Amino acid sequence: MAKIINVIKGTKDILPQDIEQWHRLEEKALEVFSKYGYKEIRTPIFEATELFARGVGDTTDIVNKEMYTFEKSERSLTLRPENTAGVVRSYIENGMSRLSAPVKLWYKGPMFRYERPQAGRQRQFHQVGVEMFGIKQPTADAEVILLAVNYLKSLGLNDLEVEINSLGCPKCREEYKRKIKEVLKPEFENLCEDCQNRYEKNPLRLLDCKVESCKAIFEKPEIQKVIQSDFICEECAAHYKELKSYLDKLEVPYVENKLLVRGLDYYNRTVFEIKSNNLGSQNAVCGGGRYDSLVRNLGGEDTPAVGWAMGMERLNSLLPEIEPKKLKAYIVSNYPTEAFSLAEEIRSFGFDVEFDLANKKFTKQLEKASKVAEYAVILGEDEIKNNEVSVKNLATSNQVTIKRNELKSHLL
RNA sequence: GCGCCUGUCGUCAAGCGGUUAAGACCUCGGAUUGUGGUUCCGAUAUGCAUGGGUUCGAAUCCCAUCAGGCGCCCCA
Repeated sequence: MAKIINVIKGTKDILPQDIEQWHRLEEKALEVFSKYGYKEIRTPIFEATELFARGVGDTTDIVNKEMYTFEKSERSLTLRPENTAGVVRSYIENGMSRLSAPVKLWYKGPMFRYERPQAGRQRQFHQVGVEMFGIKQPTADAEVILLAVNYLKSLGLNDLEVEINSLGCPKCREEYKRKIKEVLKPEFENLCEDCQNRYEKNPLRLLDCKVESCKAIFEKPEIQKVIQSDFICEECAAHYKELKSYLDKLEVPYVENKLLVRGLDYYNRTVFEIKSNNLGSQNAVCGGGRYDSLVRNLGGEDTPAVGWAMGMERLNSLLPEIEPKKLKAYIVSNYPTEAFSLAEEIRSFGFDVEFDLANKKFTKQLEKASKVAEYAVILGEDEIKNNEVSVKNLATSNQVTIKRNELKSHLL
């Protein structure tokens, strides 16, 4: 036998027995997002590398070490590691800024990141997400969070924790970074290697370091004072406060987490995550926030925006297994020609039906029927002669013989 | 990219240096030539992720590679 070829590390087949879960995620997305006026958009799976370098940010891990990049015709192309940059590119390119704001878009599809696979983390994974353009008021942030929570509820996931934070605007954030660096300066030598790197590159990400010695440093009162201080400017604070008031009135439960810092460079003001305790260490199902400068950075007009993405594999692992759907009927017959036309007739009624293409023995066919179908429709010599069928309810064992033209109403 | 753990049939597994490589489920066939889901019989790994090594002898010990899991990093 020839050598078998395996799936690539970090990728997975989505098998027929799991597909109904995926359909459910996708159907609910369409249903729930439509209620809020979101339209689906599908952007290409690969884009110019520069889009992600400029969009996601070249200090991020995603861009620095996790992208699948390749050359073709002297162009550098990259498999999308996330979809916000692509959607923004499309928004600009297709002149959507001329549409009446807000422009509300949603997407689903595969993303690619070169990371070490583990539970809840694959190299090809799927996200479903929304992006809203053109509204700077915190009503947009609130709607987007509400939408996320309601989507999760529609899937039966009620007990997830929403965490929110405000990163401020570029101006107040710079000030905050400066203060953090200042207060940590005497401790610089005691920080772990990663934190020493982050000190220059992205001081905000120092804060949720998991290394015990760093944690201990951050516990010091003078450092806590800076971390806990409300560094954000008045405008940003008002924006954040208004968002919280909407969430309160909408009875969306949330907790504030001052250490919540999304790893993508484009976020400002509102950031949020939705977490589960049942996912192991990769515990975030949803992450998002506001990105008011991204559209401009990618060459569009100054346009405020908010959005989020959810990991569909992670959602699936939280959902209960779905029983596989049974066929409406399975035809039991040793007359293939007759079975073919009967099957077509039942399909024309709108029902799922199969029969035994291998024409096995009657008992085998009935056994198969009992496993896969609600009804066995028996078509033997007598039935054919009399233009009848016998219909057996496989759950109750009740069987009746009826005229062919009564079959549709009987199955209904 | 780093650290630790794991890898036996389609699936779940026993075996821990000498066995004919248990067992269960699934699948297929038969008991049962038009009445299933129960039951009973039978079939299915010259093979133990892959490649080397140690040994008289390896699924069992060692090394490498590949894959999976957990943690770190980061993120959905």
